[in-house]
Amino acid sequence: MDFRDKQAIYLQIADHVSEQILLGRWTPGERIPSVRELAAELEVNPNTVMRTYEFLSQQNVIVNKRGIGYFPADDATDTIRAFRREQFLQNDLPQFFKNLTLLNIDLAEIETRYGQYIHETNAAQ
Amino acid sequence: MDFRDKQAIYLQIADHVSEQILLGRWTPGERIPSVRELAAELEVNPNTVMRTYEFLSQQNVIVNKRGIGYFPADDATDTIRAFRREQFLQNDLPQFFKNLTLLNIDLAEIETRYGQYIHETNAAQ
Amino acid sequence: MDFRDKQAIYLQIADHVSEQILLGRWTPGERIPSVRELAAELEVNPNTVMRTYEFLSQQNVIVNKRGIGYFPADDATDTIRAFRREQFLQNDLPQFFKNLTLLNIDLAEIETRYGQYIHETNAAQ
Amino acid sequence: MDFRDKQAIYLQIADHVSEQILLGRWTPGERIPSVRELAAELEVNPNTVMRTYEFLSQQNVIVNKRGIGYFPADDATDTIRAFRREQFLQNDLPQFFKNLTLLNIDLAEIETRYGQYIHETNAAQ
DNA sequence: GTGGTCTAGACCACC
DNA sequence: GTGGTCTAGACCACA
Repeated sequence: MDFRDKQAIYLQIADHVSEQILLGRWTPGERIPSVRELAAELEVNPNTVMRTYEFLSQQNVIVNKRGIGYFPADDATDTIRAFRREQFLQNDLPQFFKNLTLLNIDLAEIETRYGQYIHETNAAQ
Repeated sequence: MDFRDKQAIYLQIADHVSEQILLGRWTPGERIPSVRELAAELEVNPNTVMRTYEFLSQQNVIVNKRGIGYFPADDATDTIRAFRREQFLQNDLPQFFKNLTLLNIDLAEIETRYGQYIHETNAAQ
Repeated sequence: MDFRDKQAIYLQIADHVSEQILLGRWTPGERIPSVRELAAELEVNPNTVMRTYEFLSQQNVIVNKRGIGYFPADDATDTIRAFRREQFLQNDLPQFFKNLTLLNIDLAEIETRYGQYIHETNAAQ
Repeated sequence: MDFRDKQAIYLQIADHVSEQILLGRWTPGERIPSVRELAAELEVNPNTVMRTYEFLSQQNVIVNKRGIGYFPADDATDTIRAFRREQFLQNDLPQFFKNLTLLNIDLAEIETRYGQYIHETNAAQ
């Protein structure tokens, strides 16, 4: 993690936490780092981590057990993936194709770098 | 303009203006709307439009003729396109393909909506 | 026990215990489950159950016999009922009727679900 | 407002704000007090009011216009009422009838205080 | 002027 | 030990 980014720190941390869960490094059965632990590790204020955890709780990515700590929600990976898919299909994808035409993108350039994806696309038809 | 969008309004307007120029609706020979006109049209504070125009002037997308108004720069479309291409190739594109695999996107779904683009892609090779 | 509930767990347990006594499942003559037994059954920390028992002792709902265990107080049901009645009449009931008007509740809806109670109400007059 | 209550201050403020909107004192067209204004008026820290406004935004009760302030959402009253109704029907109502039987409530007592409601209930059938 | 984020430090209830 | 709330004060971008 580094915080040079313009995005709010607590959201960067949220991404980080989601990523850990998505990759299976933190599983529903086990407690994720406490507010204080993670704050110390990342060298930020505990309030900032608290805010991250509140944010993720509300998105049903993690759940709190009173007096014990936070745990990944049972269906956390599905939730995260669904959330990102929605984002991707609604925003990124239309933007992508809009840019393709608007910017007169040199398709050979893409082909060079990402050709295999396009071929898979066609293969999948 | 969407006041609830997380992107700054003056940047939303900058995108809008760039788009008009890119699409050839506003050409180098003709004055673009004055700060007040555009502010009235978009129902925003003139200061905000002013900020947009300053921003675009600085990027050499528009130029100011004192006492007359703002005009698209002669090479505005090239400038805009170059800027956006850079952005697209460096950030959007890698992110796009990263998501494609990470989210296990159903390619048939994309095909349904954007198939013609992909086919054009292949035809252009 | 619902760890996600906003009410403290030891109070949730206190309600549970009170309920058992109120319903006559645990009577003054017989020992109620030991701290460890109940903790195991409810899958909570024994300290938490301890706190419940201390709380209920203080309210004269249960009594401790040293070396033997906890027993419902002789007048436990009266104590509990008095306590809850107070709570009910002072807080719940006014709130209930306030909401009934404020929220424009469809009384037919209530009738459908709880009609028998209302009819009993009238019969009891 | 007084904050002797055990409920978190920011939630008490949220109730207060909702109430104002519900009563039509603050309408969708007009800005509600700024974070700083309300904080000064209620003599709490601006962060606390900020937290209230975040909470209410998220519940779609108020919306933010960048750089201008917060406004009641267009359908704020519906949202608030729906939320409270849900709460009432799911929690308060079942609890109410459960208590009626469990506590052996003296119905004449209720009749005395709230009789007119019950009669309306019957009249509505 | 508006909101938004972050830090530092405190106090509390609860497990 | 855990989270949760609150204050005080700072800095920033934006309208």
